[in-house]
Amino acid sequence: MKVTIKDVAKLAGVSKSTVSRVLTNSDNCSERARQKVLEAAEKLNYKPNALARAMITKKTGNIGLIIYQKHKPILSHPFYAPIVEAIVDTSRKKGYSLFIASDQDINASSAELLLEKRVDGIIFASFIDPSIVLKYKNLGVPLVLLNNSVDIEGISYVTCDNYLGAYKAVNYLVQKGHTYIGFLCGPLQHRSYTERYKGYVAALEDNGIKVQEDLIRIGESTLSDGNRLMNQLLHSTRIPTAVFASNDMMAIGAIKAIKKKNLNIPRDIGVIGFDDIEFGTLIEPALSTVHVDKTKMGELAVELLIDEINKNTSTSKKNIIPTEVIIRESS
Amino acid sequence: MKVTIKDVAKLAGVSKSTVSRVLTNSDNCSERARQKVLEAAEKLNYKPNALARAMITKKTGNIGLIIYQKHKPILSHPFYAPIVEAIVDTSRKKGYSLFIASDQDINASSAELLLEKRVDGIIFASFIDPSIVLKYKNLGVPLVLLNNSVDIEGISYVTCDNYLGAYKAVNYLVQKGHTYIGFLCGPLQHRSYTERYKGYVAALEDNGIKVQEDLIRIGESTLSDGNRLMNQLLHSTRIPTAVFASNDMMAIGAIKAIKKKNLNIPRDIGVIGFDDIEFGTLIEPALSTVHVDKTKMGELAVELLIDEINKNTSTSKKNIIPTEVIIRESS
DNA sequence: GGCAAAAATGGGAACGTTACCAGCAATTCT
DNA sequence: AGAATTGCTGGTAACGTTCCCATTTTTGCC
Repeated sequence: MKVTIKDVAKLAGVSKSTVSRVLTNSDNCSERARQKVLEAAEKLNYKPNALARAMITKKTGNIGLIIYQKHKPILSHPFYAPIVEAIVDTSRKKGYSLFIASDQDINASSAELLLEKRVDGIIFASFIDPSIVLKYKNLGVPLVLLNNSVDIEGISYVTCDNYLGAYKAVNYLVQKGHTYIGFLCGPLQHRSYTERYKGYVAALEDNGIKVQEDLIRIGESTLSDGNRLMNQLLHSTRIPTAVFASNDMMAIGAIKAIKKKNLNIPRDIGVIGFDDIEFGTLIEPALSTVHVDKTKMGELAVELLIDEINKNTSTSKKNIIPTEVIIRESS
Repeated sequence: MKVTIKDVAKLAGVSKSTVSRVLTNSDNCSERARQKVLEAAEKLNYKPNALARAMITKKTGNIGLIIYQKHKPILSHPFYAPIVEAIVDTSRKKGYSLFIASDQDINASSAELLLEKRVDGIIFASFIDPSIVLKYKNLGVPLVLLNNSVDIEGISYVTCDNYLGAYKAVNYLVQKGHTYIGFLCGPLQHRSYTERYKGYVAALEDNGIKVQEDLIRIGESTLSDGNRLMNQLLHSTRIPTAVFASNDMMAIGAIKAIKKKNLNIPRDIGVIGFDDIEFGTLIEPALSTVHVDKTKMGELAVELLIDEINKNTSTSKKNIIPTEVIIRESS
């Protein structure tokens, strides 16, 4: 554990400069020296100390993923989990090690910590306060926003096309003859939900359908809130013939509520969700939804961050992954 | 970004030794000096360089989580995701930063990398080759095994009580009058599945029921394999009246297969799974299963690792979390 | 074989921190 | 009052690398 470059140098009979050259760049060194060094390193089971290296190169080869976590399940949330998985895989593939942290406070204290540890860059997933983004941006920290966007010039982000996805979903329901469509909406502080909200409104208006306030129910993006809000709709004077939920968890909660009322899906009420989480296919009826390529989002976030680290501005900073409606049994 | 301890010292009018003392231990320094240093640090927005600190203290405050990933979804697997979430949370609570890596090869190459980065310890989740464990153990690396155990003296691990959980589940089925009980089994290389296998066999034998080879179907621990293996059982000459699946994903696959045959659950065939993943409650019928406290497993793994790092041997090295049968609708 | 150019090498500084030790001032004790 | 103890302080040496530059060795050419 304590074998250093000096030990390798001594055994190989060269200077530590030479060892360093062989082990890093390998240019400007003789074949004879290379062999001796490699042999010695192997024999001593030498592992370079990445800390010491980072001290002088100013690159740790580490990046951070920070997920803002207001509600408990976030890493294990069926929407984020595949994204995180993709980030883990892509980081490794690109030669970076990954710190993962989740923040409960909005001040991004994990970010401070990771910055002390000198990560090369940070991915902020889910919600983040724009002022925090601006602060780090001004500090020159390479960063990428994931599933959240901010109107600050020069900030890279990856989102999916929330607006168009919602628009297409609602438009589909209208094409199917629905005119009285409920909307179970997640918290509007989160940009993705405001976009989905706008998509819902626009689709109705473009089809000449008046937007009704009491069809729109806003709550947390959880199964239980989906259930609760759907029950509200089911107990209103006029029951919608279809419901668009701004995420699948809410949609699943809604389905539970509808089935409990002994109403048939999709005959009595059609349901369509958003996110395309894995378990949407397992419930009955299988959930119609808006597909989001979560793996792609994770991959892209890492690639964008690495571009940011390398000041490679060739790639576009703003990436909006297309979304598409998937019709299964619930609509 | 480039403000160092030296800058703080200059502004505060003291030596860098004093600054270091104030910022780390804060013992043996005057109140006057402390104030000046704290003020200067604040003013300059000084952030200590954790790399330089780690160089000399030999402690990075970082730990690594390595998940062996033979099949694609692992981090986003409904069993592992809550464990990982608990590990993230607990690490932060205990003041450690967490690297997460997943390994596709069994040689644990991520471990090598993390060791170069001088993590203070490593949690190995899921399967790992005992020879790798032994190698790192001998190297003196603090490590903890999670959801896997190895018969090597002095290795800490956290598992759940696979044997007893399986035993109790099968015993329950027997008490309900079943005597011809199928078993959908995950890969036996993984220790948790061999334990569950043993529990199945023991429960039958203790009840005087002969273990029938053709009732036991071994495959991957996936939904699709659960489906496939269940179909095999459904097409055999004698169809079991109940099925025990060694994990919930297989159980859900089995339920799909049974329902497709238009058989009733639990009337025609009872099903019981293992793991208690979230979505077991959402399918129909709600899945009976063996509950595993995944959050506890994650927490304990981190705590054990930190004990290991601090050479604190007061806590038990072998932690087996109790499991309990939860009966819902499928049995 | 001599000389210039190129290639390879080694020594030391640097990265930013903490650990160690010696020194100095202030306080306490006899 | 002098000695002993205590509390603070600053200088310097680490930690293990890579970078820079000067030096040595090799190569290429006539």
